[in-house]
Amino acid sequence: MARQAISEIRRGELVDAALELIHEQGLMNMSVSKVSARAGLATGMVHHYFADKGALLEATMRRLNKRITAQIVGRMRAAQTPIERVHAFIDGNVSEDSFTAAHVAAWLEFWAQVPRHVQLQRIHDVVARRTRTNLAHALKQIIAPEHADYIAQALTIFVDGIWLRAAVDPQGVTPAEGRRLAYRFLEDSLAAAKPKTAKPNPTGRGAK
Amino acid sequence: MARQAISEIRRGELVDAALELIHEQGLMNMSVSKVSARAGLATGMVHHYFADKGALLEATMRRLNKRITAQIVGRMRAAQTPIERVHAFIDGNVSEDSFTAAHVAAWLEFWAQVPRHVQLQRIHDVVARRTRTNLAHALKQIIAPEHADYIAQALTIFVDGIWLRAAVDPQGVTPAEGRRLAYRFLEDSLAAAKPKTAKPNPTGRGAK
Amino acid sequence: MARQAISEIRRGELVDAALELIHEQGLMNMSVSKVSARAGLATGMVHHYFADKGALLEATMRRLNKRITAQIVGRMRAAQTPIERVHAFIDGNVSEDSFTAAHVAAWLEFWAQVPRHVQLQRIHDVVARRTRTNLAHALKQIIAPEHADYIAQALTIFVDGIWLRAAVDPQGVTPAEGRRLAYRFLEDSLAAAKPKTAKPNPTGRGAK
Amino acid sequence: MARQAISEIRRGELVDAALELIHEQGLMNMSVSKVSARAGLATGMVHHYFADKGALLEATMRRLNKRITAQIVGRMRAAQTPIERVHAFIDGNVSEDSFTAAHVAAWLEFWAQVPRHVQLQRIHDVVARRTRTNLAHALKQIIAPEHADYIAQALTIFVDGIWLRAAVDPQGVTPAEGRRLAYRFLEDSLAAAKPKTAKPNPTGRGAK
DNA sequence: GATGAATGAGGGTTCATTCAT
DNA sequence: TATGAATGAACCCTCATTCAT
Repeated sequence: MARQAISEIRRGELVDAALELIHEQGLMNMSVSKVSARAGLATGMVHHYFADKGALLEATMRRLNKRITAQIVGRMRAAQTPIERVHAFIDGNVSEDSFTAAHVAAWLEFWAQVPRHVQLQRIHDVVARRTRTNLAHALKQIIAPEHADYIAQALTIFVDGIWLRAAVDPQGVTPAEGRRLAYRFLEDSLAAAKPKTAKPNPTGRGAK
Repeated sequence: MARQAISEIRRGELVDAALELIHEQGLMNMSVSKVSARAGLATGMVHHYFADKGALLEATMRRLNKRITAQIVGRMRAAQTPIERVHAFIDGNVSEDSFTAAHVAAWLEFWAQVPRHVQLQRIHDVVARRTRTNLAHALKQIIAPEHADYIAQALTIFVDGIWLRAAVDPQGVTPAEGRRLAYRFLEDSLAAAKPKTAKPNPTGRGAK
Repeated sequence: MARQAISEIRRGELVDAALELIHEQGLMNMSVSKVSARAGLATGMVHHYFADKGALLEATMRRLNKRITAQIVGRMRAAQTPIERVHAFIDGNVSEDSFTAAHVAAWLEFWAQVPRHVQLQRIHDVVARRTRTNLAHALKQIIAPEHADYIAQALTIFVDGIWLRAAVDPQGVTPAEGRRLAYRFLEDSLAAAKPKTAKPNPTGRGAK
Repeated sequence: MARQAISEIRRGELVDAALELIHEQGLMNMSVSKVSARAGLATGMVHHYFADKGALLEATMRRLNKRITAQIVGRMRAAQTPIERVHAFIDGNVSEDSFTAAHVAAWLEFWAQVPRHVQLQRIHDVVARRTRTNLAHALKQIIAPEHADYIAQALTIFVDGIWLRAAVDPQGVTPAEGRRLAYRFLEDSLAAAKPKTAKPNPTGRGAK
């Protein structure tokens, strides 16, 4: 077990080093030797633990992804009512923890690679689909399905837009501002979706 | 002038070649020699017309930027009423012409570089600010200023989100879908902004 | 002894793996790690059983050598008459068993290294000398010594030529064709060596 | 023209450097950087003039091949009679000029690579086929076709065997010895091919 | 006996850039 | 204006070898 552990530890260290470098210097200037140096290892170690530079990048994207979604999933699970679940989605996406300059910039780098790398596409798709499904599921307990699907799609797009804005202009959008924008967007959309009808289950309690 | 013309022609050819390569292989794999080869010129020509690789990239981003905003600016200028101007913003951003896979992907590549390159930041800021100002100006003729500023910000963010979605999942969002989403978003936001009040200047005529 | 047996078994497995790899990928692309992987062992095992890569190669050449000469020596020992012994030399060299594409190609790889490696030279010389001595000894019981020496030398050269041809163009020479060529060569040489004289000992019986 | 010349000059220098290194250290230890250093150029120059390490090796084999066959072809062209042409084949193959330790050793290195490299196969095949055709053509003017084909094949094999012997044991076969062996082989074969018949054109004169 | 983590040099190749022509 | 020869550093990756476990 100690034997297996060392692999995982080293892999983790390398992935962390890669993440740091991508944030600091950009994916373009990240190199295998820089990663090993940053991790305090010899040049060859990256290829001892990863088949490829691509494999390292894949693992790095996966970890970045896990860090970000952990916030979202955790909050959504903790939520009691459907509307709280939707709020948890926003809060998780634009939380102080995950909405870091480093995270956002690194994530943008990966986004830019997705169109040309099937493996990254797959990773991205899995997360995107699951998130949107969860969101739509929560929304369907509040409003009509067709509206729910639209809002789920629009809200994810809007949140992505916030991430993008934050990446391109780090001083442009603080987490608090981001959340405020998303909340208003959600309120307006919900208001338009159920103009004057009585809410069937205003509190959302009782819904699984 | 004929002398200068040749310079401009060559510069244009190199920038076009760079754009093609960025779309096809990514910014990461674009190289000076590939660009010159694609443009049908010798290796040294890039440095004859550009100070260095960075200058070429800057010019390339500028051209990409011009191509995209030309659509938007043109349509917004042609619009007669404020609301048409807002629609023109959406249509121009998500038009069949500018909303190409090539454009979107290349643009995303540049977005990812912005955080680390002051020069690119400046280029991006100029465009972003001008666009948002135009949009806010038009909106202020329809609704109250505080709402107008929010919607201008939110709409640009939303449109960016659509671009991002299109870049990451090319089959995910067609231009038509993108426009439909943006229109609905606009309608909902406007509806929330002026709930029951009579519009002060419904046609927008008279506004510059 | 059981302890030693395991050593020998492992050594044999490594040498076999080396032979396979040399045949498949060439000596140039054979590496210690590939050998250990092919043998199903850990990287370090090669250096546990062999001083270094050179020692492994030496052992590999020795084994290849043994496999090939086993055919020849066995057949020559079984032969009853001198001329049968000469035939056995040809048959053993170009037998269906030893004249394999794998054997021939690997052997050629080693031949190419011989000029620069004293150790390999020694191994090669021992075998070459013994074979040629055996052959000359048998021939001297058929024809005059000076002719016998020539034919022994020429026949070994010719057989080497056949091996070379087979290595370079695997479809070029089948074992059967190779034997036919060698037999004809032998006949012509013998005919030229004893033009019209009565053979001193036509059957070769009585010769040790 | 001067421009084009420099390419050819450099290419030639690199190929020469490669040949030297292959002779001295073996194909296994020849590296691109060693070649450029030996040629007095920077590391990258090899890839400026050759697509690949493979392309360099291909050009190297081609040049080695040309050097060797130049001797043979020149002598065969100068020969007046068919039998002289056959002798020219032997003399050219085992001449003091081409039958150098360096040539022989380098050639053997390439032979060993042929089985795994299609491009080298092609180069080898072209030469081998042409040589043997020329030889058979000359022989057919002396003896019956079926014998001519056999002797052409056997003689090329025998000469290859001599080369191989020379490569593996440089002190083993001098050019003079090699020629003597080949001549005797030829004589014996011819004698066996036309035992007692009158030669149709004993001098070979008049044959083109 | 056996593992595989670790090293650092060297492999082939591409790179941005300079400069003589 | 235009060429492409030349450089040397850096790229990703594989190597033989050592050694703690």
